[in-house]
Amino acid sequence: MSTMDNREPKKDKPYQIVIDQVKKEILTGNLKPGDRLPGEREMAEQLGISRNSVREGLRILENMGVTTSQHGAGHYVSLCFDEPMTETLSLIYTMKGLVRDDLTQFRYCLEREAMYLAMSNASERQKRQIEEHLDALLRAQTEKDRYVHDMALHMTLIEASGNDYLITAYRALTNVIEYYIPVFRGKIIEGMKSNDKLEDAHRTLVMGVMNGDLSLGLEGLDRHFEYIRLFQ
Amino acid sequence: MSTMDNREPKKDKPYQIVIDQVKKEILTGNLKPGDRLPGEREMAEQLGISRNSVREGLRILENMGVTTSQHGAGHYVSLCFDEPMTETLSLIYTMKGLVRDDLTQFRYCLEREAMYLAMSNASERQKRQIEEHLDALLRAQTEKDRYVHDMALHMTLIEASGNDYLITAYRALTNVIEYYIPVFRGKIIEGMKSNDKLEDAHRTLVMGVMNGDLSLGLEGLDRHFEYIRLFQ
DNA sequence: AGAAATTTGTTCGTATGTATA
DNA sequence: TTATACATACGAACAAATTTC
Repeated sequence: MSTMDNREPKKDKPYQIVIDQVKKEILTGNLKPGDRLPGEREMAEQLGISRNSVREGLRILENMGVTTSQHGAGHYVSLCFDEPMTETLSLIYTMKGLVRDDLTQFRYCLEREAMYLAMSNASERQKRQIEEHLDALLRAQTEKDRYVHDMALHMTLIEASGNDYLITAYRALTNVIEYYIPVFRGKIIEGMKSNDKLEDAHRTLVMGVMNGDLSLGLEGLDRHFEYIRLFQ
Repeated sequence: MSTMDNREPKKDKPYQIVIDQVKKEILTGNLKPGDRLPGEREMAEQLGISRNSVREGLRILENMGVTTSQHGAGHYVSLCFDEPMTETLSLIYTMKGLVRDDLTQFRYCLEREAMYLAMSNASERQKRQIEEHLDALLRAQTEKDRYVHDMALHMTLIEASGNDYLITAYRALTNVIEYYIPVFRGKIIEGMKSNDKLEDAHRTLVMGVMNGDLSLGLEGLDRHFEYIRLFQ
């Protein structure tokens, strides 16, 4: 038998080799979203590991949202990265114990920054969308409708910031609210009942965005969260 | 109790069965941090799937930070969850395309909120740590030392906020800087050269934290990032 | 349309290094 | 030291889905 290929201090686990390899190919631009990865057997031979190990690595990448697998076809680089990530996030959050106040505080922090950035980065289309969601929100008859348009309004504001890090973080946050703490959502909806104070906060907030008036927008935001904090 | 969101009557993949099972055991309190999982063979037989499938599932759980594996011993429920998550987060961030300005802007946003929260949440120990890092930073002789203590100072401030969501997001950000863009780090270090303006910003920032003076702390923070933005 | 080739999905068997009693 | 249980890793085989000719 040949001598052990005693490489280095670091004995990388086989599946980690796969992960690092794919990461590298993506980061160097060699692999782009939508591209197909080499076959499992090919990677196994190329990296000098077994197919089972390749599969372990690919499963992890898939779970991280980096790749997707298609039975009979192959593995592909994902087009959208943030969906499965929120699953990981939410599990961790759940295990660490959700702190509702902290979640709201963090959400406020993100929206505040978004308001600031939106002043210079919001497109006309986004401004229009925000206004439309406000209209729909004010006209909404059911609590569910109010919830939907409220969320959409805030999400559009976040997107108008143009900052991907901020957008990703906010998406993960709302996902946690949406899928993992129905109680939380219920309380929000409960507090969403037609209410002058809340409606006024939204109007002020949107007016600030439309007119490029930062302090007005922030005032609306503050009033909004002031109200939210009452219901938690 | 309504269980997992089975949107479709979809036949669960074998490795997903493992993940769901372990999740369930943990969430019901049947498995606690530090506990040992059943052996791979045992789980395979119990769940009616193969060992390789069990392994794929366990690898994913390990990657999510839920479990750890020990060669020859077994799989255990993790005691600390957030490290692998920040790795996932940072990878996703990187994949989405790095925009240096956006990264700095987001970092500022988080630190600003942390400053606000630290005013009421920082422990005496954390305050002392921040002061110590400032001292070490001012006395540092090498650029690397300056970088280390600079990072540590800011990280302690973030931790002093007491908000886990914020802390997690910031960890992911610094991870991106540390591991994925050495160029970025290089520029930061370059801008770190002994400089009165930067030192003063740090002093002001820390003084604000120590004295519970929010506006002073924010002023230091603003000056700090003003300086950072010059070097990017 | 249909058959063959390709690829992922899943399983079993086996060998090896490690931890523990 | 020995024995046992365990994770690690590899290779081969077949099933199922997809692509290709």
